[in-house]
Amino acid sequence: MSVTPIRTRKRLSPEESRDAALEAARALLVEVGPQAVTLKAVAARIGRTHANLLHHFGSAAGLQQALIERMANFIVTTIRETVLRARSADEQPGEVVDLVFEAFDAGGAGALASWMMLSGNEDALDPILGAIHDLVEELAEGEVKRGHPIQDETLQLVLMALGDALFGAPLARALGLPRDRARELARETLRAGREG
Amino acid sequence: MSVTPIRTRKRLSPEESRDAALEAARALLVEVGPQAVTLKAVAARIGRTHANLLHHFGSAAGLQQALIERMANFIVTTIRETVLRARSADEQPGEVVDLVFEAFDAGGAGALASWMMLSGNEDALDPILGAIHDLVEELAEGEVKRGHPIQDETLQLVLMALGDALFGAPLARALGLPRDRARELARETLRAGREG
DNA sequence: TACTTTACTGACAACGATGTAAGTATAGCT
DNA sequence: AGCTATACTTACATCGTTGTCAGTAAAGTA
Repeated sequence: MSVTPIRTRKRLSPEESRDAALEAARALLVEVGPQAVTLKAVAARIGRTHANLLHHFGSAAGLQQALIERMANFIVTTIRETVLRARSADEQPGEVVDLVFEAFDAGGAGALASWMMLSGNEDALDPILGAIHDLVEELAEGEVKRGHPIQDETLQLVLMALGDALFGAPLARALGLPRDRARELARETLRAGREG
Repeated sequence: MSVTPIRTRKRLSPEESRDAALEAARALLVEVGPQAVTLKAVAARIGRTHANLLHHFGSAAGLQQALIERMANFIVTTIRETVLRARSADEQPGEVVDLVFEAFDAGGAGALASWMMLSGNEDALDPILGAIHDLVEELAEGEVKRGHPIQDETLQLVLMALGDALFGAPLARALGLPRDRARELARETLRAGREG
């Protein structure tokens, strides 16, 4: 039995280390909140010191920037893939609705986006917005005229998905509605917009 | 000419002082962001010291709590009044949509709500949610069956209004849509839901 | 094995935010 | 006028976060 060369590994590769740190930061953001994402807390979560994070990211702002890029990349590619797939298969819009809702909900992308807006660095949203713009342009090309243009659908869908990611749970509870009611309504709205 | 008794006023009444502080805090929250709402910054904005705010609010958390109550009260009463007025006058839902959107947008109520959610003290939302619940219950009483129940309408409307308050501007820009497009779509959706 | 590189740590400094305590001064009241 | 209550301030103490720096040790390489 050959012992794996990596056994009592204490020294990770820069990529591994950065990746672990970003995942810990994301989890903290979602579970506790923005103010919990400190160098110390993130470092503790991966069993390192805060000085180590400064070594890898340069500064606290660097860590935040990297986190933003990581999550923006995730959300954009995920949505893009599914939208294109659903379109080529000529499926119902239902799947797209689910996907967008989940993209903002799971992983805390909605929370991150809100955090960025509230922090005043709206510029950080640019990659996401740019990607949405490009995707929509691409989709608008071969668009069959039916109801609202795709820009309208996108606007409505993204706003509802973001709102739902942030306030969906407590609001639905307060109104006595099931948790996924907003999703169903979004599906209906999209469908109605295409028929009408 | 009688000199007004209050001329070189240096000492305000507790209500005046608290009110000025809360208004400054609200403005800071909207203009800069949550992390800008510090005792020092708020105090500077009204020409006082941070110790003075501690005198009036007890603690930083006390100030935050007072701010939440103030804004919750504002948003709830404003919406309530307009909804009831619109209902009694049997108007189109357009005005209600405008009102809800503005209630969350102007004054930064959307920003505050997000801040609370992200900060993990969701309980602070309870008064708002409770008020919405009560209002909706009240409206559902004499409801004429037409399309979706009022709970559905409320859910959809509030989510869109919140999303719009936070991300409406940059998202509309990215999609090449006018700023108030989301509002128009919300109006349409509400109308369609009642006809269908 | 010796050498170089660099992931990682501990100690310390700097700064900002919250909070305390003691004192000052302004308004209302008698 | 003097008296009392309290809005308000200055000074200080504390704590958490970010950041620097010198040193340690683990990996690859000769």
